Amino acid sequence: MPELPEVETTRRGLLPHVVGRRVDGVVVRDARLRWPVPADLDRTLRGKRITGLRRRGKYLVFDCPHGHLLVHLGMSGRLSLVPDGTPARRHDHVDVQLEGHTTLRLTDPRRFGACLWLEGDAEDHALLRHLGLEPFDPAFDGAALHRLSRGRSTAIKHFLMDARIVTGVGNIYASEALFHAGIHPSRPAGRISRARYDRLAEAIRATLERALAAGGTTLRDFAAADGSLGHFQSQTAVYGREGEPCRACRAPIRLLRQGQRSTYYCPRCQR
DNA sequence: CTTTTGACCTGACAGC
DNA sequence: TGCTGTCAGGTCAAAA
Repeated sequence: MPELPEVETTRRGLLPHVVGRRVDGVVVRDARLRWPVPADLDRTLRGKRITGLRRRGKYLVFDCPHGHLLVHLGMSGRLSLVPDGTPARRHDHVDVQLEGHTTLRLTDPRRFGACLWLEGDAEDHALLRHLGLEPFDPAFDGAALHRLSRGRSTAIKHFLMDARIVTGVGNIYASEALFHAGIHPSRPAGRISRARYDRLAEAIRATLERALAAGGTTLRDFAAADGSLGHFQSQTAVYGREGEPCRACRAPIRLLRQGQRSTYYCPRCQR
């Protein structure tokens, strides 16, 4: 499900309701996520106050004294705020009960997501340490992409989805950004010029910004913390538009399989 | 080191 | 009404 715009939309929705609040308790109904949810999470979090909520790539980091609650939404995860006592449905795996009769609820049908406690400094943890550039960080630009891609034969689409290079760009926004930059998704990353990377870096930022303004993309189950749906899916240039005319040149949009993932592109606009 | 492949898991949908 | 196959916002580990 969630790429940067969906995770950031979730963060913004939660922010005013969780930061400064104390945790009254944690209920783990199913610990079998990507990694087991710690059995002692209730003991760890109970009584602690959430002092901040940050995003690093597609991870949400709930800052607490002495550590951090790390949440990843995987493919189908979602966080919502519900009144205490709201009956749990089939895939509601973790509840964090907050002071003020509100429960932060993690729902994740496919269970590819994660909910972990990180002791100490979050950035030092193995899951965050090797993450690449944040698209909205000033350090993320064409020069950086150009430098990191030298000698790489991997397709640019795959390169963009590598979190060790740049974080937050997943299957939808990689296709979209490449369209806006006019780059063919199969082109080897190492054989793209500095000038074209300048354009690509800008296209990535612009695409993510527009998706953010739309509240993200709701393909099937994404919703913000308050339940509202994203609507970027109605304004994609190429994603999900196989056979439909390119919005720029009217050529039919094509579908390509790269690895196990679908890539959409315009055969005329992207070279 | 890079690249490729398979694995994890459930639900929705198409086709027979 | 099944059943089977394919696909879906991710990313890690192992093999080549």
